[in-house]
Amino acid sequence: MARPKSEEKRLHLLEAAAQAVAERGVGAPTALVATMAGVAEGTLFRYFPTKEALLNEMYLYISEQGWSSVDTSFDPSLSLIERARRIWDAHIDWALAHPVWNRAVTQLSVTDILTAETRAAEMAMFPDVHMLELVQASDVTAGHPSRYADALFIAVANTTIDFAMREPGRITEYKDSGFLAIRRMFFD
Amino acid sequence: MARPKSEEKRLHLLEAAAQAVAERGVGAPTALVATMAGVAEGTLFRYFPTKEALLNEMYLYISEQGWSSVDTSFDPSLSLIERARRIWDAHIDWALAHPVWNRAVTQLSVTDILTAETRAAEMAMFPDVHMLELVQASDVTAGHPSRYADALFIAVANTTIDFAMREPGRITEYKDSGFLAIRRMFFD
Amino acid sequence: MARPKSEEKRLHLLEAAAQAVAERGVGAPTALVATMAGVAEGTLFRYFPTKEALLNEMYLYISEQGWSSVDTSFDPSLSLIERARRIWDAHIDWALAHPVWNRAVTQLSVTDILTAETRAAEMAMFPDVHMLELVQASDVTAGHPSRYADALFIAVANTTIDFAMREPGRITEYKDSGFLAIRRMFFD
Amino acid sequence: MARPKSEEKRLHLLEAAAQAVAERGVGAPTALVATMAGVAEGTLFRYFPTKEALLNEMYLYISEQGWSSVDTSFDPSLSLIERARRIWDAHIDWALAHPVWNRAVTQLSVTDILTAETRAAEMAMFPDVHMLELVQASDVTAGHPSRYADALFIAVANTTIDFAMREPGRITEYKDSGFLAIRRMFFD
DNA sequence: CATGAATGAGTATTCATTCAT
DNA sequence: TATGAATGAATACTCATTCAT
Repeated sequence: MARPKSEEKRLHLLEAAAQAVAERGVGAPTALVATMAGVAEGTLFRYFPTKEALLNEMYLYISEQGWSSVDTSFDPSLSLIERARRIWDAHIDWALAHPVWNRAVTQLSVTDILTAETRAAEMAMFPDVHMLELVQASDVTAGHPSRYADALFIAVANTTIDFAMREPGRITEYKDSGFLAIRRMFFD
Repeated sequence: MARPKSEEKRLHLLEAAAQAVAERGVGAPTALVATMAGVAEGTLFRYFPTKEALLNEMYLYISEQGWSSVDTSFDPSLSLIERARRIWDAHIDWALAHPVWNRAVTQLSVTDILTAETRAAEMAMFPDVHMLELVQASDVTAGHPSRYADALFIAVANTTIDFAMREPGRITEYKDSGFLAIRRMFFD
Repeated sequence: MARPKSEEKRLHLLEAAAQAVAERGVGAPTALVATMAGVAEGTLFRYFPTKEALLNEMYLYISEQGWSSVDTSFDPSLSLIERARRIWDAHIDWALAHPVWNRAVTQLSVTDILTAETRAAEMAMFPDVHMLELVQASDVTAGHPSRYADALFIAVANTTIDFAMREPGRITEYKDSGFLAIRRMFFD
Repeated sequence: MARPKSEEKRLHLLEAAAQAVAERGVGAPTALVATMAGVAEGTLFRYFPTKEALLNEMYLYISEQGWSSVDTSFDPSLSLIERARRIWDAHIDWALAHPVWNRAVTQLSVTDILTAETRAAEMAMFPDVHMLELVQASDVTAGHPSRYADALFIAVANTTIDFAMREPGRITEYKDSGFLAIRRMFFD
């Protein structure tokens, strides 16, 4: 069966793509991605049929990484608000620990490169962390699709991350303030 | 830089750039922009030295348009919360009325194309609508730069716009819910 | 060159090459040929050192197939003109029955891929069917190399095949008319 | 109106394309064509949208050149057979004088690159030289489309050209013999 | 011996920018 | 001043061939 296709190279390509997009936007050359991944230009296209496919898979890969850190902090015995805080902390912490990935995801998400399938797959990836169940009583999101609550949560989180990254000495303050905003919106 | 002759052409180019970026992302060709503006390829570069300059100016132009509609609705005799609501409504309405411009701005803002000068100029453009004065008492934004309040406001607004655009029949509901979120965050 | 193991695979590769060239021209990828032959990409190069070698051998293989059907219909007891007609029929029938091979040969023959050796080998392949002996008395080909008569025969045949393929309902008419042309040229 | 697009460059590109295809087949790089034409790589694509378009136009251009030399020798006062001979001579002479163009046309015509429009345009290009009128009485082509007569004529001519090119000292003999074949086929 | 992963030179096409008209 | 022809570096993707398994 000759050499098997290396899962390691696949991951290197995915991570190189994230790095490249973070640094140069979605216009980052595939040649740069390949170089960063330590493989030949042509090799990239044996792992991903097109650049678009690469970027979609990269997006999913990163989302997976990000939300898996949230999942592990999930604990059903906690109160709703405590669970929301856990999710909040995990998300912010992860983003701050991986600024490059955060940036890559931000760049991609405003583009038309992401397919409907990718966006759907992302949603399906973390069913348990949907805000909906946490905030079902909130009149802010009453009557709206559950994704609206998620999106508000993420929007506030991303804004908070943005500011925290620029003032690393005040991360805690931003995290607290941001969550206070969430709490007021949904739980008070 | 001697002013080029036709201010009209300049505006056409700016608007064409917005349209082009909205449709094709920041990679939209300058030739396309020129065509959309009804001028020749080379003419674009008599008005803007580079593509980056064009996009920066376009960003500012659109922001100006957007916030000018807010300015006109500014009325110092109203209560803080009523003024916030006016700003909210004006912003959402403008964005929904100009989806193309909204999209162009969104695309650009995640890019490195926007210079620090542009971002600063944008801030300076609407000093009177800063949320800060409205929410100075809020413990959510206490101790943070005034831009944090602005950014949270805009983040919630953009999320709301996003959903409202996809469900045009429920625009009013989204506007109300979104503002409820703002009100809770900052005023309750 | 040690003979590779499977003669069957070799033939599969040859036929796959013909199919591929017929469908995609001489630029058809070796990977496609391999896939069509049911072997791995690399395997092709264990049977043929280069793509050019493969195409040359393929050309010869097909010519061989084609002319072998003529040989079998060769009957020395017939008159010259009857023998010519047999050859004509066999050639046309074979081409119409194998349009793919016919097309592959046509594509290859205008290319520089075919070596002088290949062209010589093709000639040597069917000494007995040379037109020359049939038409030695013809003043059309008098004084010219025997290949000229062959080439005229084949040119008229290929033209006839071309038209017959496009009008399958009138194959008989084209065969008759084409041979009438041959007969007039050489025998009348 | 700036510089007008140079008709001269267009012709250089067309002729360079013919040369390149003659030398390297239809796979000849567009970069080579541009270099041979003395223009930059990008310039080629301002004159022709794609390589395919270039090759189609080149085919038509060459056909036009070739048949125009035939047209000029057209003289209605001559007998049918004399007119056929004129056409024959003009065609053979032109091909021998322009071996490169002849080769380019041969390469292209077996390919799928030529569109139906191109083939139709070629036909329309020389209505007056159709063999049909010359040979309407011939029982070889009776009942067949007029293109069959043309095709037979061209097939015999090309074969003759082929041999004449390889034996330049015997051009006259080949021309005479070839036309004898034509005459027998159609006129005797 | 067969496989298919890896390679990197090669390909058509795009595009920001310049400059002759 | 406006035009659009000209440019050539850059880009995504292909493919014949090699070689580790």
